[in-house]
Amino acid sequence: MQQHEMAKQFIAKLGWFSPLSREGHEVLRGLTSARPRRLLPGEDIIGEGERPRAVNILVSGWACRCKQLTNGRRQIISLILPGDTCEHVVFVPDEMDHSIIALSPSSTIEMPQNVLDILAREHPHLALALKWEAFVGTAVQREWTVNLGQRTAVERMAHLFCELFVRLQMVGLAEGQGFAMPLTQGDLADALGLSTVHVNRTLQELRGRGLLNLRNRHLTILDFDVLSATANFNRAYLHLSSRAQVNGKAEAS
Amino acid sequence: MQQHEMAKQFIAKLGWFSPLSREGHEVLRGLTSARPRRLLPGEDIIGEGERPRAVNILVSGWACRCKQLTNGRRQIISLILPGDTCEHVVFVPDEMDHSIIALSPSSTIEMPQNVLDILAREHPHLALALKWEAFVGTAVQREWTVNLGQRTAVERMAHLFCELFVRLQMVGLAEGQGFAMPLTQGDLADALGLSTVHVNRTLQELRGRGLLNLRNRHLTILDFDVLSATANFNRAYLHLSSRAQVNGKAEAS
DNA sequence: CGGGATCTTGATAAGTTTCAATGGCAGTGG
DNA sequence: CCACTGCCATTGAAACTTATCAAGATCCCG
Repeated sequence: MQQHEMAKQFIAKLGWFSPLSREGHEVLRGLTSARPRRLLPGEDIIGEGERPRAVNILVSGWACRCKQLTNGRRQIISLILPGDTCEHVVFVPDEMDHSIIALSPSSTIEMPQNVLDILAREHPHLALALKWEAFVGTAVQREWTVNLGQRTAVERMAHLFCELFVRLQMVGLAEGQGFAMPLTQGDLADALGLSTVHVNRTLQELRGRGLLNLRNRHLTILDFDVLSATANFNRAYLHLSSRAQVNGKAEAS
Repeated sequence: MQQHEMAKQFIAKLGWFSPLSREGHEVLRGLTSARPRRLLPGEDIIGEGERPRAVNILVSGWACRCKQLTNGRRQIISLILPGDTCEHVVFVPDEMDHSIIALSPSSTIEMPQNVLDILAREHPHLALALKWEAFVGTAVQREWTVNLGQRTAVERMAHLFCELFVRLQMVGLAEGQGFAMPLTQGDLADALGLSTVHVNRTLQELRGRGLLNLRNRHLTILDFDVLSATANFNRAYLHLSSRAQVNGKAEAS
């Protein structure tokens, strides 16, 4: 990956808030041309209790926000995809109350606090796009709450896959009707609040209904319409409708 | 309630981020002395699809963030207590993707966008406190995700009550070992992702263990230590300790 | 080729929901 | 004052979804 291609997904994502000027592109490229940090699956990007000194941007691989319970169980609170920021941009806490862990081989780059300050002062438009990104993160978190609270295993999994598909489309990482999905069934279980065994069976159910296919870490969505109807999926919570409809790219369904 | 007492809980809550100066107090009082809007249980503070034009602050009563599913079920995404802001302060979306509903007779006041701008420019310390408030909101949302995903009915309910107790203590609305709790068992069910029937039985279980008592819309916690151990409750996610740490840095009053 | 993680399957158990019925309590209007 | 209504809490029984346990199959990597 070229140096200036490093934060491709990050730049693409911010562009969904509103089209970036050429200057905006260049500012972001400059800010994100740092040398990336490489992580192996299971490695902490930042651990619970640490104090973040910069905002990490995931540039490749998948990661998760994750909370470990004392009884050994863990919940994946949210999935972090290429182009997503790992910490919240608007308010940096004293101490992380959860950890952020790489789920596949990944790389991150850092955006130091002072860079954010400069951005806020000199490029209010980009700063607003960053706030939008953080806001969408909270909206996704709310939808996960609904998912875990109200939906059955089949609906939950269908909903997750719909969300991932749309989010990956945003940053150009969907391939036709599917995407590369590095999660194990155990990871899915931790994200969906199910047991591994039940994830396996739910997956079979969805396969059996002819809605999708998961092989070799690649998910193919065979019928997005039925899948999203099953899940009661409504992309409004991702707050990208203004452009999503115009752009054509995301109109595949 | 006196006019200047209106936003008592709101001011108390911001004070947990770091002690407010006398001037800070006065600025907030001035900004929040507006005439309150009164709501009955079930009334929308702001509905799904609406565009918020100001930030609402709940000054009395309880409300909830809530998402209705097409199959008739609903999930209470978060509970809003006196002193909490209803919308996100840092980024105001085009359209609400959920609604905010009063659960008991309530009142709100509005903080218009331009007031927030003034605050950000002229009172950075207060603006930071507001960002902290929003950040704690996201942390609570994450914890609810864990609650719904990983905990049993008993643990979930215990956890919710622990959280509510601490949050109400923050704003001076806990009374000894308990608090006034206007939620019906149906509301609790929607918040905990359980059926009403099971909420009833879970409540009996907790009562039977001698951990709490719920009568006449008043919850008494008989053994907070055991209750929070049952729930695996750890208040770190409420980020209240900021006060102690910021204390040296911003010696204001 | 071996070994560890991952996926799959079956049987059983547990937790939770659903349905249906009952009782209490408060407000309302005749 | 009393019936009537509506909402809320409670109970029992049966059904269903999901978890747990245990074993085997498969895959991948060194």
